[in-house]
Amino acid sequence: MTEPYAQGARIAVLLPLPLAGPYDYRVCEGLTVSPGDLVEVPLGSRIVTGVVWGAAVETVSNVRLRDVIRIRACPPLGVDLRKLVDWVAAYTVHPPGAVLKMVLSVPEALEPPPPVQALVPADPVPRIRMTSARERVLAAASRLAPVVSRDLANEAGVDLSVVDGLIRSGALTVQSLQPSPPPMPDIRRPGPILSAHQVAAADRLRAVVGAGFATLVLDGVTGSGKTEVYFEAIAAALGQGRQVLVLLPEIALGAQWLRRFEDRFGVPPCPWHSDLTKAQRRRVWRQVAEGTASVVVGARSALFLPFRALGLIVVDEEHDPSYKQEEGVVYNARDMAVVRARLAAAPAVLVSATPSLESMVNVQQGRYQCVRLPERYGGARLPAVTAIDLRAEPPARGQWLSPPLADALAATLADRAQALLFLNRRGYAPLTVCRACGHRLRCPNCTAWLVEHRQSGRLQCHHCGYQVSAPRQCPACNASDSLVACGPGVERVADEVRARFPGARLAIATSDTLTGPNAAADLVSRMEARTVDVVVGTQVLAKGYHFPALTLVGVIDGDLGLAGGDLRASERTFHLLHQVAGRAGRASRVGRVLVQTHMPEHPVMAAITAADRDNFLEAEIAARREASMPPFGRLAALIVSAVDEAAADAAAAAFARTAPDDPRVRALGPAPAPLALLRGRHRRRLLLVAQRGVDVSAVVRTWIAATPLESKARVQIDVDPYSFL
DNA sequence: AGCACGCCGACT
DNA sequence: GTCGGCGTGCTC
Repeated sequence: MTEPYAQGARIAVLLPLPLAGPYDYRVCEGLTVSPGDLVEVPLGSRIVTGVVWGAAVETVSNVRLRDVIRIRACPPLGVDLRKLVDWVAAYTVHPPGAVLKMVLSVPEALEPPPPVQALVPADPVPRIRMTSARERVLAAASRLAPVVSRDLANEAGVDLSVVDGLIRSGALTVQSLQPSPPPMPDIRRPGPILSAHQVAAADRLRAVVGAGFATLVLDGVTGSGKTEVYFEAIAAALGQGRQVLVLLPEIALGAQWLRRFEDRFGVPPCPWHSDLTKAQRRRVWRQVAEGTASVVVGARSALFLPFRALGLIVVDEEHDPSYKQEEGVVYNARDMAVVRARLAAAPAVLVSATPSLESMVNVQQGRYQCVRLPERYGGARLPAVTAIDLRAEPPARGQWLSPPLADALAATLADRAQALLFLNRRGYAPLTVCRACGHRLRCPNCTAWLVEHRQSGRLQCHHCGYQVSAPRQCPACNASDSLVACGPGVERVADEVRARFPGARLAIATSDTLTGPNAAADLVSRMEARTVDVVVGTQVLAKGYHFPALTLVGVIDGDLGLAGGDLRASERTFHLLHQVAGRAGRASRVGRVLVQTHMPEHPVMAAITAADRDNFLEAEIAARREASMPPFGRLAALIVSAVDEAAADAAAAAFARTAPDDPRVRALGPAPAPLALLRGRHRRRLLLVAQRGVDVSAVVRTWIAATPLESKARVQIDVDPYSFL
């Protein structure tokens, strides 16, 4: 059977549902379909939209076979995206339909948008009673026509009712307008002047654009001007009429990035992130599919947008752990971006000041090219990083700022400069205990302590969203006023700063306070306007910003990420501390960074204070190679879960019994998962440890197929897991 | 993912 | 006596 498929042909249609594979349908009379077409098909008692995947593969009896209903009015999915769906599904061991669901995330976009109702002045303008408001509206209308009524009313500074009145009296006529495509970036616009290093790096990036697949690591210290360098690669791809995807870890905080893009290209890019409204999402998805969206900047889910002519993928902050999606289809957007680039025969550029260990190894082994940007643009100096040994200079009891950090903060404030205090812990205190009976307040659904949030007066579970108002009495022994907060969160550190420095103007920046891009932009402008002296924040602050007057960064607990048996604990802590440190002193002022730690001799602290990234990475790489850990070996985790604890244990035991019998792999476990109870389900974990070169996806697939599972138990698969125990 | 089919508590 | 709770199972 050759494509396209005509009447009577049996075709495979992939549905955006977690089914094992595509379902077969029959092409009905008068219809011709091709692979990639979006089609409506009957499924049970409802109608769903799927994608023509190819000729039918399954042998389904003719009586069960049903007819395709119609082709939807949407550009077909390209072959590269269809291959990506299959590739991601196979690699992550998830149903292809679950991956397709991420592609078809905006069902409303599968039909053309309704035409926009726009206004133009009538010609000739009929004789009507004139008012000054009406005159302003008509003047604005002749300037802006065609224009939607909301914009017209805003422009003229009148209420919508004035505009409506003019429509009714015939002075304005309504026109149906196709929605306008996004403005085209202007690649000829003069950008900022680049340094010699930047020009050389930009030349290397430009050279690979349009020359097929390649992966480049753009490695440059914080402030070296990497963004402006990859903008030149974007310009090159746009010049060839191709689309560009830029992935960023936390788009909500990208206000400064957007400004830089606009400075270079004159127009904003198309954004893609979780804070978009339904209408914005619909518009962008459609524009990407039609090819009119030329540059998309987005969070990891933008990877599955239906680009028609992708010419370049940029992954900024490529080392960032938030590229790893941990729920639903478990995938790493950075790695899948490289796959998508390969399937689209386009280059992928991985950008970081502290490239991930995996990327460095790929450079060393010749799979990736490396482009280095050696110095800070404009010669700004890197901040000096000093460790404060908390064993030698501890804070007073119940406080969290050690004397040296408090002194530095006082000096910074006296200097009228700004300070950032970093603590990767939301809320007031991570643990609440009863002084009378020792009871600890924990989440009823998860293996986790409840975190006190004093601003909201509630105790929250950070894993399932459970919350209660803070109790006055101990729930275990009913003692009154016996509950005490243990340990610091950002709110508590902010309280301490407030108490010590009553005049300091304070801001707290966490995912609780920075909800949405507007809140983030607001904080940025307050920092830039210098109406904030001290900002206390979590890792939401670590990325991408620079505040010229910020000269002190204090890390409250440098050891926080190092506990626990996590493969990447050291690397992640190093990246995070490095990034936070990079917030200090990026303009003419010299910054300083103070890291409070109980173990200044730890390799991470030593590397951070000596600014010795390369030796640290080399030592980590050697340790991983020695232990045959990724990327020198492969891992896959199976998390078995059930509401009933015994059922979870039984299912985990079943997997242990059927563990693969292969000399190149070992199965460890089962053990209680890191959150042994999560959202009311008991979880057990098994870990597959394999030699390099083993297809762990295939091994896991075989393993699952060989393991009978009770229906109430579920398995979640995590190929290349980040968290380890 | 829906939606249907199927067995146990409070209501016209 | 039934209306309806959501637990399990199927959809080409």
